[in-house]
Amino acid sequence: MFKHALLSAGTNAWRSLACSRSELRLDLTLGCGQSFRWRETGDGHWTGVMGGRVWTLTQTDDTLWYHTYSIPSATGEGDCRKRRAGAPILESKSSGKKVKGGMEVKEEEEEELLAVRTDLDRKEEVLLRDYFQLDVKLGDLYREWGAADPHFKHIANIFTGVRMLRQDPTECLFSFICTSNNHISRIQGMVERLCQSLGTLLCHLDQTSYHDFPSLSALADSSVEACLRDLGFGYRAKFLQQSARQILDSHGGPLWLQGLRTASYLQARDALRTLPGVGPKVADCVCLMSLDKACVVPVDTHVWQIAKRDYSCIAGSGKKSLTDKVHQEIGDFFRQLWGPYAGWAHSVLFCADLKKFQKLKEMPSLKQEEVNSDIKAEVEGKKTKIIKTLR
DNA sequence: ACTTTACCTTA
DNA sequence: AAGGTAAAG
Repeated sequence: MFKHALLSAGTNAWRSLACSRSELRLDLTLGCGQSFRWRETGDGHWTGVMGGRVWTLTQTDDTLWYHTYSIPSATGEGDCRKRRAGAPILESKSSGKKVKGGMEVKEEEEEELLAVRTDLDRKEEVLLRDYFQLDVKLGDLYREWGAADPHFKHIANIFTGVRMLRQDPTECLFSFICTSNNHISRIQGMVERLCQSLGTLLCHLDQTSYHDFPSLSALADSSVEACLRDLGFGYRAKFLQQSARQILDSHGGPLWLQGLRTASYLQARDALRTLPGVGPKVADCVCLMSLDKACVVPVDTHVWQIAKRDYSCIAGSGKKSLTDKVHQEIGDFFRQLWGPYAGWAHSVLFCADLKKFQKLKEMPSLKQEEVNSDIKAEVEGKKTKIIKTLR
């Protein structure tokens, strides 16, 4: 039986990317309710499914480490990845050179294997860089947001590295249909059960099974509503099945969703809102988190509170509920404040307001360092004073 | 354009 | 009530 990978067992089975904690914090980015598919499976180790593979991620000061698990598959696509089990293939290749004659064929095979390996490795690195959008320099954005917004600057000292994921549009859409009138812990359970019952099994790790997110056709089947009601989805069961059906029947399939990446924000939002269970909030989340609309600020009751409490934003202050107009006004307010990546900035504040991260505000490591360096400076000052008086 | 009500569960 | 949406008034 396979286990979740641990970096402390040695770096052999891992690959890495240069990436500082100010550019990415796994705990915050993966735990703030953008994706509902990641779990902390070991200290600082996060395991989840992305791009049809199972990943474990962890980080040290300047490095992002990743491990993928080989997936038994009929197509054979996954199985040539047993490479990680033994010694690095580079080594066995050089030792193979000593052998003469009949071994040349084997060497060729190994070269081929090596080629396959580097090809897959490249693919995985590309996948990961794309998922975390690592080409976007978060440090630069934080500086810009902080310069424009003192409250952001204050929060940003503690909540560094909160980054927008670039999720699969299908997964993002159907996950967020589940979020209405709901809380994160229940949503996580629902999405997990959704994948478990309708998604392809990928592998088992320490008695946990990992499944891919269900395909549109799996979600569209007429048996799905009853199935999901049994799994505790409530009234959302019908929305999920109907939205999948509608995308297949009247839009031709997943390419339609993908295609919204190149559409304008308003086009994409309005297209999504034709689906059952998709209102302004869910449509905005899908636009921001999977359709490359970085300026979108999804406005929920929570963000409305933040706008009123921390920004004295008067938009919709006379209103009882979030009307379309208030959504618009609050979104515009934050866009004006933060600029074209306003949606990314919003996720930092959203994250900082989550109950589960409140403890970070009390004894934050970074602030502690600041205090320590202040004390050090003070001590240094006293030392020189004392030295002076002694003379 | 805006408010109200019902909708499924679970905490 | 919880990170809403749809339908009716």
